[in-house]
Order: sequence, then structure tokens, then C-alpha cells
Amino acid sequence: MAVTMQDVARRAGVSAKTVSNVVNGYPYIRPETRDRVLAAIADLGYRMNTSARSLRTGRSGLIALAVPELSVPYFAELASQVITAAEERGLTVIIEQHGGRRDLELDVLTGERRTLTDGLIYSPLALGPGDEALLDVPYPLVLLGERIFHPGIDHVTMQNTAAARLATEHLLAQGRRRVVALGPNPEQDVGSAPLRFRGYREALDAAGIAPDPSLEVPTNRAWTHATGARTIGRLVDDGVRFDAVVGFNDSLALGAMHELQVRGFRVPDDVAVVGFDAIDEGRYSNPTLTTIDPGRAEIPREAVRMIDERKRGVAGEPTRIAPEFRLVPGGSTGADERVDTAVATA
Amino acid sequence: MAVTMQDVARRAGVSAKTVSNVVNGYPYIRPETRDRVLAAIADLGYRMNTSARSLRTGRSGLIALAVPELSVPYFAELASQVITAAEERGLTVIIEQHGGRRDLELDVLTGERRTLTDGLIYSPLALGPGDEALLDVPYPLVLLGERIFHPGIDHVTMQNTAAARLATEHLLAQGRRRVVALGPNPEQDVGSAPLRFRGYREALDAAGIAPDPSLEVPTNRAWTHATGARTIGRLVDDGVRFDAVVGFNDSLALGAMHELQVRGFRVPDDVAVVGFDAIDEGRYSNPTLTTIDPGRAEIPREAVRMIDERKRGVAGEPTRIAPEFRLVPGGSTGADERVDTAVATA
DNA sequence: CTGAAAGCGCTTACAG
DNA sequence: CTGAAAGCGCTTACAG
Repeated sequence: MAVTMQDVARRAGVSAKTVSNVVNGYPYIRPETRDRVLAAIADLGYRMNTSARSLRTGRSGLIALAVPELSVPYFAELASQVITAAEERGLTVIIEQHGGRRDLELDVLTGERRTLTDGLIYSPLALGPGDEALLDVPYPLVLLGERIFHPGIDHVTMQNTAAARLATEHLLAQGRRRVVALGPNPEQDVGSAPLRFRGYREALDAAGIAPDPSLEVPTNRAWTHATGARTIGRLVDDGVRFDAVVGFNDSLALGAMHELQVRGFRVPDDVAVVGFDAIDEGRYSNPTLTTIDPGRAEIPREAVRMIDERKRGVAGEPTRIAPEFRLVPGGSTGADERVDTAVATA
Repeated sequence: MAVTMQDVARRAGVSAKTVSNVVNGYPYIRPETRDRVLAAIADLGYRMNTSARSLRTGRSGLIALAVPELSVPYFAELASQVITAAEERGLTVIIEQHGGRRDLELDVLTGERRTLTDGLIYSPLALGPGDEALLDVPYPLVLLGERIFHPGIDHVTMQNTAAARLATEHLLAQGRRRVVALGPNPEQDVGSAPLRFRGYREALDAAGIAPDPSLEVPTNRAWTHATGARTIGRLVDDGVRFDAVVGFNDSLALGAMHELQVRGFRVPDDVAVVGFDAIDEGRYSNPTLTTIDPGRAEIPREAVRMIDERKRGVAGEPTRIAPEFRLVPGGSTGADERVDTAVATA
């Protein structure tokens, strides 16, 4: 069978405990003892059995990240950063996709995998007010987003309203007056959509512009390129006139920008577009996308830190974090200096 | 402490083995016995301890997917599909990022995580010829890509040369004559780059066009938007004239397309662009991207199947799979009918 | 179909 | 600093 610590111990002439100490990096081992153990490990090709350690200690070193869908760029970039941050703390990441389906979202909280992982970083889409009791789970949980809150657990959120207001103000400051809000959903009373919508309305109010219901364009919850393209296309088909779009995320904004250009609109000349999330894609779209960075770097880092501290028992009271945000200027609002200075050279 | 099978067994008045049988879905259990067990599980809130099962059986139900970087759309979409395919087989996926760094790529093969997972789906970037011995690992391994081969293990590859030839022929068929190959790398003698380059050259040969070294533009191995944009920009700066670009992947192609448009070139009128991979982004770029689908759906599905069958011991001889590919027409070569018929309606 | 017992490979008090 | 022994919670022959 496999080489065990016992085998290594015998070979090195020490006890299994000493091997364990060496493998786990405990100090206070005589250098010569350590060397003998390491030599025995090398000789025998010993590999620690992680399941046995997990069984004994009750900890696996695994954490889960549950997101709607990994192929959505925002979540792919989040996952990439979560994995990197976890690595730095010696943790391994399992990724689960729930697709925003309620049954799968419930399963994330209680499924068999929760006995395997030491903690969960969770970005739900279907759960919401009324489901708080479900969050009373016997493991470290960090919630991403603002669909649901529970005083007993850690949250990492965004400054949705203030950031969406800033995005809208950026458009109004350029003289745009018919600004489409792309993404509100009357059926959703919680989550990013209503919060960003509030920011949009606040900006209009502050500028003394009356809201126009025909410019408040709901979408389904799948904030993808396809949804953005289809929705803005329908708006154009309906004969609605507008000079700017606030996409409630970058994919919606990029999908809308694409569709507008296909239909012959110039961006930003005819229609300026702003997104939300600051995904990589918007840095290479044509034109580049003006967007909101809601704290890209901080969100994954803080979420992993919270999980790790909670599971090591060094965390204090549950907290709620909402990082600083900023506007990232791009060509889609004429704010990218590259576009202004670029000249065709061939 | 935690509720164990013993506790459930006592409560239900059966042995632990019966509880195990029920939990693991073995047939031939008397319905009334099963019901008693299920009731006891519900009463006590029993959860199977996965680590204990793994220790006993030697299998964890975990597989790893190791890729350069999850934030690269191609790998994000691959990972999403691998997770879905694994789910269908009751497997859970750990994702590891090696960033193409050789030391990390070696660690993927031998690190502690390999004692935790039942198998590995591996897409290396730095490993290559000469490293074959490293692939002689004591666990199921499926290799993605064509950097390195080992007769003893399963491979899922692409028909790189034939597909790149098709992409180039598509451009030549439109009368393009100065076609840039964006992505070859003289320092790389294996992997996608030289194979796709060969397909490019084959297409030129077949059309009786002499290769022009100034159109064969190397890039670094990071086939990102940024690399594509920077490289094509330099080519323009150098005064090289061209009427088409074969990007060796979609990100290079999209980055190049972006940069060309920023510099005032019209795509496809002045320069036609083709990519490779068929990532989602190219469906919503402006214009949409003509690209090669190298078997998007089949690659992840087959990789997971191979790992699963190998670990269950039902696989036969190691095989090498290269799915069917196809050209996906888009606006970047004037092949997208939407662009032709679309009319600005406002 | 079911029970009793051993053992997977670790870590952890308990002693020294 | 190190040894001997127990036990984490399962599954699996072995019996019945």
C-alpha cells in the first residue's frame, strides 16, 4: 500500500509524531533529526495522506467559492483572484456554479460539499429577504453582494448606489440628457439592480432632470452581452430616443454598445455608454468602456481573509465591508485620451 | 461532537453498515428499513463525513483542473464546462492556476494536492519535450493541448494545423493577399503556435502566395488582448502594410481589432480579422469576430469522461482525441449576415 | 438483507 | 524534544 508516516518513522528511527512534526513544520526539532526524517521521506517517496489529516483535525484546507456562472467574465476574474488569495494562505478552492437557480442555491448551503470545505464564499442570485434563516450555518460563511444580509455573518458588498450615481453624473456632466438605465428590474426589490437604479435616479434628481419611464429599461437577471444587445435593440425598435446608457454591469454595457454600433450609432458621438465592474474586456473593446471599479482588488482579498480568520477563530464580530470605488474613464464616453490622440498611420 | 453513522444506526435500530448502504444508495434495502434510516438521519441532522469516507476508500471525488489563468476567457469557459461535466458524474473540481511558470507547473504534477484529488486535467504552458518522464504519475491524468505527449496518458487536443489553414483560406478566398500571422513564436517549437503557423503557411502555399517574413509577427506566450493590441500597433508603426490578420487566438484577434480601429482602420474593409477559440466575447465584439470553434463543447466533456473512466478503471488504452472544428463566420471578415442587413433605425 | 470488528493514516493528549 | 496509544468516522470483508 501507500507509504505511511509509520514507514517513514521506522526508516528514520523516530516516532510517527516526529515525522508529523517535521512534515507540518513545527519548530524545535533537532536539525539532525529533521534531516534524517527528510531523507527517509525522500527515500520512500512518502506523500502525506490529506484525507487522514482532515479526518483527524476536522479541517480540510478547502474553501468553496459559489457563483452563478464561471464563464461570466466578472465571476471568472473574481474566481481567479480568490484562488490566488487563497493560495497565499495555504487554502485550496473548489468552485461551484448555481446558475441563479434557487434549488441549486439552497444546495450550496447544505449540500454534501459543505462537510468537505472549511468555509464558503457565496455570491447568490436567487436567495433574498426571507431566506435569512438559511444562512445560520455551522461553518464560516462570507456573503458577496447585497441580496440578503444576516447580522451573524461577514459580508463583502459594493457601494452600488454611490457608484451608479457617479457613473450617471459622469454622463450628465457631458451634457447628456436622455440617459438609459439598462438593468433595473421591477420584480427585484433587493440586490444590485435596485441599488444601482437608486443611484441613477439620485443623479437625475440632483441635476434637476425628471425621470422618464421609457428610459428605465428592465432586463432579466442574466446580465450578459446577449441581454444587453437584445434589450437595447428592442428599445431602438420601439423608437425611443436616447443619448447615453448606464449599463448596470459591463457585459450589459458592452452588449448594448455592440448592438448600437451594428445599427449604425456612433459611440460616444451619438450614444455614450458607461458600465459597471471594470472587467478586462472593457479595456480592449472598441471604444474602450468607461466603467466603475467597485473594488476589484479588495473584494476577493477581503473575502478570503474573512473566511480564513473565521475558520482559525481569530475573527471578531461579523463585519460588512464595502470597498472604495472609482470611475474608470474610457472611450465610450469620450473620456479615453488614447482615442482623442490616435491617428491612423497607414 | 458530530453525529456519526453509529448514532444514526442506533437511533434507527440497525447497524452502521445499513446506514452506509442507505446513504450510498445501494439497492436491496427493505423500504421500511430505508425509511427508518432516513428518518433517523433527518432527526439527528446527520451529515456524512467526507474525509472519513475518502480515507477509507482512497477516493475523494475531487478532480483538479490546472490552467494558466482563470481570468483568460478561454480558460474560464473551459473551466465552467469542466465543472458542469464533472457535476454530472458526481465529481467536484478544484482549479489551480500556474500562470505558465515552470516551477508552478512542476508543482501541479507532484504537489500535495495530488494526494487530495483523484485525477488531474492539465493544460500546461511551460512543460514541453524532454519533460515526458514527469508525466509518469501515479494518478489519472488527462493532458490538454499539444505541448507534450506521453504514450501512457490520455490527451485531448485540437486540429490546430487544419483549423488554422481553414481560417487563412477563408481570408484568401475573399481576395486578401497580405495576411498577418499574429502569434507565431520562433522560440517555441511545440504547442499551438507552431502548429497554427504551419496551417497558415499551408494555406498560403496552396494559394501560390509566397510567405512574407514581415507578416509573420511573433508575440510572447501571453495571448491576451493587450499582447494583440500592442503587437499589431507596433507592426503599423513599422510601416508594414496588410489587409488581413489571423490571430492565433481570439484574445489576440480582438486586441488587434481594437487597436486597428483605434488607429482608424475599418474592419473588415481595410483589414479583415479571424480568431481562434470561439470564446463568447467574439459574438458581441464590434464587428463580431470570425473565428474557429476547435470543439468547445467536446473538449471539456471528453476530458472529464476520460478522467472519470480512468479512475473507475473502466478505461482502455490511453487515447488521443482531436474533435471536429469549424469556422464560425462573423463581421470581422464581412461574413456576418447581421452586419450586412442591419440598418440604423434612429 | 444485516451485525460486529478491523483498519484506512493521520494527530493529539498523555507520559517521559 | 520524543514514544506509545487512542481515536477521528467511515467502508469492507467476514459471518450469519
